[in-house]
Amino acid sequence: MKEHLNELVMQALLDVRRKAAVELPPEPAFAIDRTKSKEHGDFTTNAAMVLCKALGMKPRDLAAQIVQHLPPSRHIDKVEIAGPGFVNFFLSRSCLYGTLKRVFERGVEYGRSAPVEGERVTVEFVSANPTGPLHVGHGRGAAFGASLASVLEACGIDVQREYYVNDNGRQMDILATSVWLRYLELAGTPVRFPDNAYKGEYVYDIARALKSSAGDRLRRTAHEIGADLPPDESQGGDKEAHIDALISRCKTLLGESDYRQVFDAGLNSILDDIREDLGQFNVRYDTWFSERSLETSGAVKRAVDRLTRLGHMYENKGALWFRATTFGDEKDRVVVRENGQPTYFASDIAYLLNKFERGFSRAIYVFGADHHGYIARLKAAAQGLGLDPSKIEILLVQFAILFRGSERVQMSTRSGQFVTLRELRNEVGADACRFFYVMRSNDQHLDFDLELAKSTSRENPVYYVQYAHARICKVFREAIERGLTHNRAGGDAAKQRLTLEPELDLLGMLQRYPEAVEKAGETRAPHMIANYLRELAAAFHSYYDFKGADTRILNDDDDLRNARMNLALAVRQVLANGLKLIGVNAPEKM
RNA sequence: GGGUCCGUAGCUCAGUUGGAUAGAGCACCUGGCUUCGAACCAGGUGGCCGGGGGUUCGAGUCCCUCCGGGCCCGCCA
Repeated sequence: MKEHLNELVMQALLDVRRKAAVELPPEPAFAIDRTKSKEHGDFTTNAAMVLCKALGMKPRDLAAQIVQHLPPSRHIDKVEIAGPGFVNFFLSRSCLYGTLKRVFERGVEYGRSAPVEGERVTVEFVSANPTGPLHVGHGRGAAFGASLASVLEACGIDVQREYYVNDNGRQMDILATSVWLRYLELAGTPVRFPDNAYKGEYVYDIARALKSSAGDRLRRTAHEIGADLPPDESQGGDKEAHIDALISRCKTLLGESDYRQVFDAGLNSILDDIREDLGQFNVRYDTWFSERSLETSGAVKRAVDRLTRLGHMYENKGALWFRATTFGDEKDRVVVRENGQPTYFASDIAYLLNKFERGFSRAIYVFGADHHGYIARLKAAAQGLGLDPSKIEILLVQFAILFRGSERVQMSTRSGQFVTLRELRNEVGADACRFFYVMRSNDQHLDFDLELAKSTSRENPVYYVQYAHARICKVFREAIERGLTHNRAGGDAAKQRLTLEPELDLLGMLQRYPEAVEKAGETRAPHMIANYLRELAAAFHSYYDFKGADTRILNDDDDLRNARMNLALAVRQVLANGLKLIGVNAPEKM
């Protein structure tokens, strides 16, 4: 519709230009927008106000000229000039009724756009280190990333959902060491547990599994392990030095193959857990990308070589630096440490390059707000590699703060006192979680009220939307029970019987759905889908309880009933389609 | 100190990339179930869009500045 109106206005402008013999900017930048208020029709354009200066006319005069030259269209009932020079379009009823047909023809596809040629996007989200279970902060990234990916897909974009698995770093070595120490404890050889190691209960679970698969083969004496280690923090030393020494002791004592077994036991166990957790959260990935593979395949070296070749690397104090400041970052960044170990940033660069080598035209990253420092760094890396930085988008998700009623739930990673995503899901349910996480703009802090999310009351927006869907399903069950038939073709033939204001409002809402999806995709704002669904549900509830006239769907008048059942069915379809985008179920009963 | 996100009704937040009279939910007040599910609906109260300056036909939205808050600023991961 927007495109249609755009064309009409364009035609009118060209006509005006010809008649008045005036110049027109090569690409006149006027907008076609939905109106806020019904008094102003359905769509409006600001063309007259934007272009009046260039044409040397008064805005209202130009508006009149545009209206006069507007080609006729069967979709438009009326055109008005209002305010300072808006041209308002009132759509015809038949245009509204046409929406029903489109919804039925497209079904689950309604709201989805045709494939966009040449746009392949990777959306990377969550990518939490596999050193422990996901917590509620990751939950928001998961809900946002998964919803965004679905919305983009609905916009016709070829989307890959990726989880970057940090299976290669020091943190993972700390996990492996933690697992081994717990294993030894279970095997009857308790060894002092470092301050900096992973203390969670889940480490014991992994150690138990390891013990049943490896038996006593990985046992070593406490003396072998503890000999000549630098003191830990609580022993008056440096915790980092202590744990690093312990890691290398662990590697030496176990040998490469056994160390790898312990390491993989931790990695695989936690990764499986994360996979299951996200799966139950209705979040699925196309690719679980191993960081280690970047190193073993030589991708890291190739990326660094490329930066070196292009003259963006230098050596200082034995380390290799990327000259990020050339590209607007606040400081240069170490890529290879003095000890020869590449930093995580080295892998990040390699992964970035890898994404474009795999043929993606755009890379979207979803990060927690605490990682905002990475934006400049990654964009600088992109430029250094010779990539177009505008093809790298980094979207930040602000923190979620849990409330139980008005009480704030305290969390700190340090003390291990964090609420896991699984606990949250178990308490409030996946649907409510997904909806709550995604109903606010990603760059807005989120107050997540557990009591509200759990409540099955009117205050809870999830149930409000789901209830609209269940209500419609109930009407259709009721129809069967009463022996009332639904004839879709009959309803289609009688669609002009839908003349009540709340019915026309609903049709308007249905017509707007594809626009909402498109807007949400363009602005990377899946919360718009949640808002749209609330509005659609509100329009339906309002219709259902309408007091001004008899609006019962299951009417004795066959034509009217069929028409209204069609309308209800279309609403149900769109509710289901929208909920699907944000990963929330559309229940038939509640 | 530098960077970044934010500040809109008592509370939590929308606001269609600069449009017309700033909206919704909760809370509070009033009303609605013998007919499709009241997990619902209808109506009402409630605002210096943090302050100030600028850009223009037009600013909650863009720019500058100040005030207030969250987060970040390692050869950490």
